[in-house]
Amino acid sequence: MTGTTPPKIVSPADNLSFECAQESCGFRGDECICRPMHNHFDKAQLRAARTLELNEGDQLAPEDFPEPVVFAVLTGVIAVESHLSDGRRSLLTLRLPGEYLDMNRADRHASGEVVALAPTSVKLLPRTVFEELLLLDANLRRIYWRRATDIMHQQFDHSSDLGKKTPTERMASFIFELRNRLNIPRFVEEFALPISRQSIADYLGLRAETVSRVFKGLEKEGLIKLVSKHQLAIIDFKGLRKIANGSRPRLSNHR
Amino acid sequence: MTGTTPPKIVSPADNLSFECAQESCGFRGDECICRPMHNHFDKAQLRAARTLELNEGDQLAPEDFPEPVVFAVLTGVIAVESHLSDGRRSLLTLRLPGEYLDMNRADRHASGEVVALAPTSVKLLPRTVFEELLLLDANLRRIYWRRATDIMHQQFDHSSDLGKKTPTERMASFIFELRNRLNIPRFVEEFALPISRQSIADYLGLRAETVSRVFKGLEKEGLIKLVSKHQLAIIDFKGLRKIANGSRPRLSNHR
DNA sequence: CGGAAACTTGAATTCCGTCAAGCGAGGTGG
DNA sequence: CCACCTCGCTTGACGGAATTCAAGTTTCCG
Repeated sequence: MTGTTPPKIVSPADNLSFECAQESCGFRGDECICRPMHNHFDKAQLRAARTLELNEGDQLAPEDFPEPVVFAVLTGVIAVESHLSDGRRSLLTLRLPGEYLDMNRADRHASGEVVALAPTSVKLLPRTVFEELLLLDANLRRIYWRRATDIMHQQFDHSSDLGKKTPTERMASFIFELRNRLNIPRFVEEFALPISRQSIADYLGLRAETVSRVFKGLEKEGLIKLVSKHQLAIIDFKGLRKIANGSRPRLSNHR
Repeated sequence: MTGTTPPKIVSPADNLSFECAQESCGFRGDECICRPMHNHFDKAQLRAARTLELNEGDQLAPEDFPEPVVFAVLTGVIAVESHLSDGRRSLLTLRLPGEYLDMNRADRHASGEVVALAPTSVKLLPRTVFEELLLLDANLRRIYWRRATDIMHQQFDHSSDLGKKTPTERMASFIFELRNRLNIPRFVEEFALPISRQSIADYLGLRAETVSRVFKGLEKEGLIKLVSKHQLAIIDFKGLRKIANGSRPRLSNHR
């Protein structure tokens, strides 16, 4: 745990606070697992679900989840972080509110630590409970198997960004990715950037300076507007979309 | 289908060729699903599993699998391929013999086509059958859920490669990735590169020329030896491993 | 108000991508 | 069998774009 304060563990009250009323599981709508949990499990198991409040920069140490867990993000942002031997940092994947992260091997620091990129609250659910629940409920199973492949495709897209896109293209791509995953309504063009420039850079394989410059460049072209440092408005959706799809190669000619 | 010849569909014989004898499902050892298939399903379902023979460059069109399928690679290599609007090619993920690829949304060309990078034979299994099998067999379920997260971690590692590693580091990393996934025994230092330079480049986010140069460079340093164009020997495991973990940054000073 | 951290801006450097040419193995047909 | 072609790979030279390094500037806290 590296943050300034240890994460505050909020245990559910005994009266089954895990019940669905406030969507306390972290999942919304069809994906909510509170009701099926309530139907299938006893109090002890329900109580196994904890809430963690994290500050920006807090890392989740293996001690925080000795058994494999599923994280469900309520608010904020978490990421899987890895460091090369000389200190270079990468953010391998992000999870925004309403999304979940399955880290069944975090204890073995297989390929990264879980870290909060902003003030965040997450639900922790023992993986065994999550799996058992999926076995019991065919509908949930369908929904979560579908989500698992969505996550994989998201990861594919990210690889495509990192592999063959220019910094400008990556940033454009990232802006749309954020917008979609934050569920910003179609007609709203302004939204908040929930993470720092440095984190954006580490997620996109760039330097913070480059992120800054690209933002500035996109703004100068009238594609976006930086309302404030962490408030972004998309001005020209079409133009930005084009760039995101690869209309800004390094040099016009290639193969 | 873009290859020279259409893929040859090899239907299993009626006498349940899907039975486990030859590990005909494509999965080995514990992962073999032939026996549980045989126990749980009737002939019609077993027959739903097809084998496809692909030439290098063959793409699997949606017509080839109208329903979601799971590919199991018997021999060769397949990849998920995507193209940016101006033609840049990326290989988002690779699958080597004994591995499987779950493309339940290929019909929607969500994020790429499946393509063979070498002469390949794959088993196709309807996803519904695969899922049903996992529901019926707790042991298999455990094995495959574990594999799914392994695949995700593999993708994470790959993102780390693409995001913050130099070309030399990526190549070193890739050499080990291949070696591991091909199950090359610990004491064997020589093995075959199953894909072309161009494919390596597209997988690692580099140019074919760079791949060539890095190979040459690593060879000059005595870390590897290119026995032939597609036969590689690792000379200095330790040194190469160090590079893979990030000991060769762009410039010594950073941050 | 003060200090630190995050972000921006500027200038220099370098490394990889680009372009172009050369090489070599494999296949084909005469 | 050899000339020829093709395609994948290698090698070289060069330039530009992103990183690096360094110095501001702003923002956000306490």
